[in-house]
Amino acid sequence: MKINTNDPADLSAQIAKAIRDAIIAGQLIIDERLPSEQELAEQFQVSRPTVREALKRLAAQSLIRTQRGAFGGAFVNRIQYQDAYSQHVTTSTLLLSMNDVSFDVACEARFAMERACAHMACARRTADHLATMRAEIHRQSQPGLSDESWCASDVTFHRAFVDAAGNPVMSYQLAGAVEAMQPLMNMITFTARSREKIIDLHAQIANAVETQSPEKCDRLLDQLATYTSELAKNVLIARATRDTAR
Amino acid sequence: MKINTNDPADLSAQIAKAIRDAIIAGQLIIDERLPSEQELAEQFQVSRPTVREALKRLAAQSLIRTQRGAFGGAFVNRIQYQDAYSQHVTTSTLLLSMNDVSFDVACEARFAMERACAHMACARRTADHLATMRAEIHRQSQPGLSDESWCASDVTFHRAFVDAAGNPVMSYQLAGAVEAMQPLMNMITFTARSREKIIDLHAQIANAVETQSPEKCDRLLDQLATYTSELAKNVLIARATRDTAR
DNA sequence: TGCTTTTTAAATGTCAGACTTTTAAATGTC
DNA sequence: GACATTTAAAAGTCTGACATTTAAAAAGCA
Repeated sequence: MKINTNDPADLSAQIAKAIRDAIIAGQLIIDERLPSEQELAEQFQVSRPTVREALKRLAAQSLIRTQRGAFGGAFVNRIQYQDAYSQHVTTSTLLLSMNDVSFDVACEARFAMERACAHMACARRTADHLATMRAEIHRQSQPGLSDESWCASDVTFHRAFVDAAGNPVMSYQLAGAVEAMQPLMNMITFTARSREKIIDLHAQIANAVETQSPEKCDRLLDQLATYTSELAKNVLIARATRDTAR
Repeated sequence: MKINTNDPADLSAQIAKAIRDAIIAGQLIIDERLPSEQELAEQFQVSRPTVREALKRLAAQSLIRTQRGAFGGAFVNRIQYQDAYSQHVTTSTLLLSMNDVSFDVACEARFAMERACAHMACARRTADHLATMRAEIHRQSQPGLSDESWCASDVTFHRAFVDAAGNPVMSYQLAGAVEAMQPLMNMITFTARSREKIIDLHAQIANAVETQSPEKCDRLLDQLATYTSELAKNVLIARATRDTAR
């Protein structure tokens, strides 16, 4: 594990890269303890603060965890689904919001991926998944629900659907597509009428999952995708019209 | 932007969280310059090294970039597809390799998501995408190709297929599923016979994309998924038999 | 004036050394 | 043997300094 003296990057970045590469290559295994900060500083011929900056970079990626006290130190971390999940959601959300990705592109990707879950979800759904979906549908039909709560409930519903597929890798990958859409969805004002229509589709999807009808499920998701796109388009048109009139 | 004095976490982690939250909430906009390290240290009432550790955490997530020199500093970074992409691949790869996810589960997720690209890829593929796919098929048919190169070429082929869908959000989300499989694929020894079968399927997929036959494409991907799963199962059985005999 | 060169000041990057706090093992005591 | 105390190792934090980079400002010059 060495650093390249010709690399123009910061020392801490180089050291982080060296350790990261060692972890990825399997040279450092899970729960293995790295040398102490002092020892790393000597190995890499840098000061302790520099080593610490490198370790913080790795900690930010959940690649290591640190423990204080005697026999403490930095340990190679087993990445948990939850850590990876929240990282993925954060990155995806920022990627969408910072690069003015069009609503249509994000929406298309999201529903295409959700439709990929249809067969698996119908085949493997448990009572728990169905219960969560029904509960969210019920929440969505409450009068006076704020737009924000509405969107949050929408995400929970779709997450339950994706989880019903019973494939954790799928759930993890889909998380970025489903949850990252939330800020974009929040830009839409859902009228009572549009909510009603969506709730109806949600209910039909829940039914299709329950009766294990993947084709119907797929068709309904397609309808939901189309309808959501339509809604967004109308919002954009309304906004453009208002801006022009102003 | 304040830190919670009751939080048991490191100061640098708390500061990083405070700044990260401000970025996510849109209180700090793209290319906006953060206060200097000295100023941040005063604001948060901590020392400069502590602030620096916080900034390194954010830099590791590509949330900020730093520039040296006069009028330099830390700037809110627009997350680029490429940065997000490589982060996603790294995390996904480690998530799979560190949590002994079964080959079947990862494989199922990957091909289910790829099949979600079929329609879009057939509709939007350009000559470039087709050319890349054909080139990789050609590379795959070269005799004496190492298993590692074979897998790398496989990934390139499938990436071209996914990119053909013409939806960058899709490409980004799929990256984790396709590229993260590589280490798992590397555990399989591909015989000449199995390579031939896969190359044939690849060629048929390329043809289906070219002739814009999404149903055929979908069916072929399903076959490829099944065949890949079969291969892995046989490898595992062979390994188990060998281990028992030993 | 308009261009080039030099200076300068503001930042980050790095270092050395000290002190604080946490933690678990080792030791001592009943 | 069970509990309390000591101890040492390691991360966490702070102070202050110096090095390096960089772009703006100043100076020099044609």
